[in-house]
Amino acid sequence: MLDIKFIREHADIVKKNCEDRNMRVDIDALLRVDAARLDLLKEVELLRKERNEIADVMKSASPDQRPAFIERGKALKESLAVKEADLVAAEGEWLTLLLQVPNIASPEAPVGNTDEDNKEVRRSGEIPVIEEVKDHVELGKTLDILDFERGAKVSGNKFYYLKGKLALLEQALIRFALDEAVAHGFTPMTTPDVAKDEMLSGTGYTPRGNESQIYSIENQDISLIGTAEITVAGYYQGEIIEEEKLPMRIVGFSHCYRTEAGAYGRESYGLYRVHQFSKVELFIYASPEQSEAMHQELLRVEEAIWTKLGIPYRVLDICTGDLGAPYTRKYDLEAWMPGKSNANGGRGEWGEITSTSNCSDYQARRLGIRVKRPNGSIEFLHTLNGTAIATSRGMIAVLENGQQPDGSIRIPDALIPYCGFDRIS
RNA sequence: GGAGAGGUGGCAGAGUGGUCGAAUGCGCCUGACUCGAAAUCAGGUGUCCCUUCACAGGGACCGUGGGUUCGAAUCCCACCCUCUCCGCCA
Repeated sequence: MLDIKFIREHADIVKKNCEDRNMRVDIDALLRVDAARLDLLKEVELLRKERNEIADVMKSASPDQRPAFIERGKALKESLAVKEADLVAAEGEWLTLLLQVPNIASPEAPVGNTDEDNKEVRRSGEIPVIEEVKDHVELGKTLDILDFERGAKVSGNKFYYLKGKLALLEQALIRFALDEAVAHGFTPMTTPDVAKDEMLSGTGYTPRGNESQIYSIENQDISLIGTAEITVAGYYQGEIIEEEKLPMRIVGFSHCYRTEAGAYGRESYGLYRVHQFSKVELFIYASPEQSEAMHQELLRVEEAIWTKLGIPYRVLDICTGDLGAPYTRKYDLEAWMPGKSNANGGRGEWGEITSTSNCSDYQARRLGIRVKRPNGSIEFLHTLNGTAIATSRGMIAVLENGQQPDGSIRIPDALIPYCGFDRIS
């Protein structure tokens, strides 16, 4: 969330930002509720002050003075109860509105609302020339390494089994990504696959409700995580970190669960959009001064990983309309997926494989994570995240780019030591 | 899952209805002493919110949330977490 003081003082900026991001949030309503809330707060505090004064006088009151003070205290208690209830209601309304306000987009981020508004920054690698392209679902079926039918039978639509060498390839991708991240100075961390709803909303996710993409657990305030960003960000929830420890680079591993409600069709074919996958996630806690450089660093690490895998990709600077509420700026890596739209008879396409975002202090303010400066001052720090590898989409890229005329799959050189084989046939 | 004990400031640890935002010790900061350090002495040392240009003033916080009371760290209830023992188990 944003600092309410910032919203009060820069309502015009906040409104313009909502427009750029194509988000409708009633800032004027928020400001009205905020003013009403402050009025109530002052009233309540005044009543409490009187109450405290009477309690203080009571300490030394003579027996014949006491009844009068007690009566006054009782009256105060009643009016205080009424005002406090009003205040709680006002604060609830206030917070609901405040949490809807998105982070301020970086002025560098391209303004716009459609995919065409995303700015392609650069491309890397050669798009392979493949005759008779097969998509990863077909390849997986033919090689008997990927089974959606049994996944659907046992767990439901969009669940899958990895078999044989593909099961090993997944583990290889995970370990390769971890090793790369560690080599770049990241501390590995295996996190829980569930988190309290408080951590979900603290990171900017919506754990419950109609448009939620999260599997929540019945009768408990915990949910399956959609990304280790949630558990890694939650790690320091409510804590104060010494500045000399920043930046803190963490690489988290977890399984990820997403309901993908309402997502069907071409954009969810095969492994591209599934309910469960594994992900190696980069995360950085940074000081405000460091965060922009750290964002570039995350992008470099991502590119290093995909370059080493020999997968052609392009880098997109994501436009304001697609940023996602917590983020000031976001870069996606899209890999070339030769068979991505093959199911519809099309040719290859770019498909998102990583995403790195700068949250500035948006998550930190919600989660209460702060930095203590050497001079003793305390302020919210910055959080950033980026995908190293999401296995499902990573496997699409490896399988489809590695397909050979004989129907086998060539394994990228960087992965061979991790797989123990150089080909799936 | 069952039984018991406990959750207080950076840490340790007092406090069982008002004099407690909280003793004491350690740690940390500042000053004195010293060539410097140690030791010693003096002072200071939580977070958040509101009002204020500032000085300052006010409010909240003793695991969390309710309740009792004129008044709660202190009493009552629920929940969470930790520890010990038992059970169960990868």
